[in-house]
Amino acid sequence: MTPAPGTRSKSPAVSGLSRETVASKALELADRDGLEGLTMRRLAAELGVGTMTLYGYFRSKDELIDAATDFAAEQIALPERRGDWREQLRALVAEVHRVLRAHPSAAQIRARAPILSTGALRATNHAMAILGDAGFGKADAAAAWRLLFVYMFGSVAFTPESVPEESAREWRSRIGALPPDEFDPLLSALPEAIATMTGSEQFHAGLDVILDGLEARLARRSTAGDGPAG
Amino acid sequence: MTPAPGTRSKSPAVSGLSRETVASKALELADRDGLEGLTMRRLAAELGVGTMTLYGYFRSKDELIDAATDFAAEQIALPERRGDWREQLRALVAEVHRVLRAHPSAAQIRARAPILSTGALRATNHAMAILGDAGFGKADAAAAWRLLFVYMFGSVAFTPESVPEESAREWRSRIGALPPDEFDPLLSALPEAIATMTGSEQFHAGLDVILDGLEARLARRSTAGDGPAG
DNA sequence: ACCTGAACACCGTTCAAGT
DNA sequence: ACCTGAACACCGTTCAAGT
Repeated sequence: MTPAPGTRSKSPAVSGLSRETVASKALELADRDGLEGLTMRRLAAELGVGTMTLYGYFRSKDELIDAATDFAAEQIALPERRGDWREQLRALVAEVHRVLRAHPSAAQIRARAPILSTGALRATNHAMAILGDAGFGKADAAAAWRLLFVYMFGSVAFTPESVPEESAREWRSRIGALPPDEFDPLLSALPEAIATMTGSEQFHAGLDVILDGLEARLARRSTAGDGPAG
Repeated sequence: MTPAPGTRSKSPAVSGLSRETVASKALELADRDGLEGLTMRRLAAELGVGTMTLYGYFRSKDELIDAATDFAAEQIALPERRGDWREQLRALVAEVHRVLRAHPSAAQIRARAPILSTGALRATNHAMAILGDAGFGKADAAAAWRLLFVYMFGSVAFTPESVPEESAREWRSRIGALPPDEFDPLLSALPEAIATMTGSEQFHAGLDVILDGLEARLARRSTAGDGPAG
């Protein structure tokens, strides 16, 4: 009998290692040093085993990386459904964003391929339930969640939590050196523009804008009498 | 006299190469094979020179990569300002998105560090002009552009233009194998959910949602009599 | 002045061998 | 059965040497 499509390597268990131990340590390493800092050799050394031992648990580095993100996705704790659909959606997005900020390498890894583990899909499923109950049709609900997904992952992938003061100074001086006549709109808002380039404060304000947009869409849909499909 | 901070390597010019030629070929390679497919050795071979020759034009691979994105940013053709602020903003976002889709490695590279070339900043400046004239204050204008920026780059970074039929089939079967009782909201919208995972059609619909949200924000601001700052 | 091969310290992974 | 060193085909970059 051939193994089912989902079956991966089996886990030998003599050195006290397991797929989970290895994946969790890999995630830790990637979060600390970036995805390019995660190497099989360094990971093995950190676990106190030979490099090739890892290949007893994962067939390749790619498979290990997938397991690391799956591990991160498990940490999403679905919030209870309290309040109107906006509050419910905001709570879900905030929770996913919290986990992404705790494991920024997950966003980096997601750029390679979608995460299809049960833990990750539970969040999507939760969102579809909220949006469906709110009155969005299937296509609109899927599109709405996709928009929020891109916003969450984009925020984490393109907005560092913080940045060395040296970098911030370089940004200011590079932008500040632009010709003042052509670049007046940007230059006169330079501190505000720079401020949006780091940190998570920005995130929740942008989320509210998107929720406003979704609400407008829903209202228009209801007015048109074009109720939820299915 | 020490060189100004912006000064980079000078360009020897005997083999017909220039910083621009090298950077443009690097972008081409990265777009074709992904950022990890861009290596100094392969690039040199493609240009018909020795690997070390490239270091006469760029001090490091990082500097070369920066130049490649700068080169991509130059291709943004700022649209004329026609129509209301929504139309103007939509035209700008569509143009940046077009260039990003033509050079998807630029989004990948932007995840490493911001692009501060004149070409890239021209787009930001254009946006600040549109938003300022529309009545957004400096902080709100910066926040609005940041939201659109994250959406544009996130869309390209996390949404492949297309995907091998084999991958799509695997996605469907992985999601379809979830327990039906817990995952009914997702499973009953499976085709719609899968459809949002590739392609650019999605993009413009999401953009309209964001613009609706920004319009709501602007309306609320005006009503409160809290006019633009500065 | 410009270009570049050899070499060094890294990678992921195969293969054959250890216990 | 489980683990792993040596080896292979790659990296980016330094250094010393070619012309």
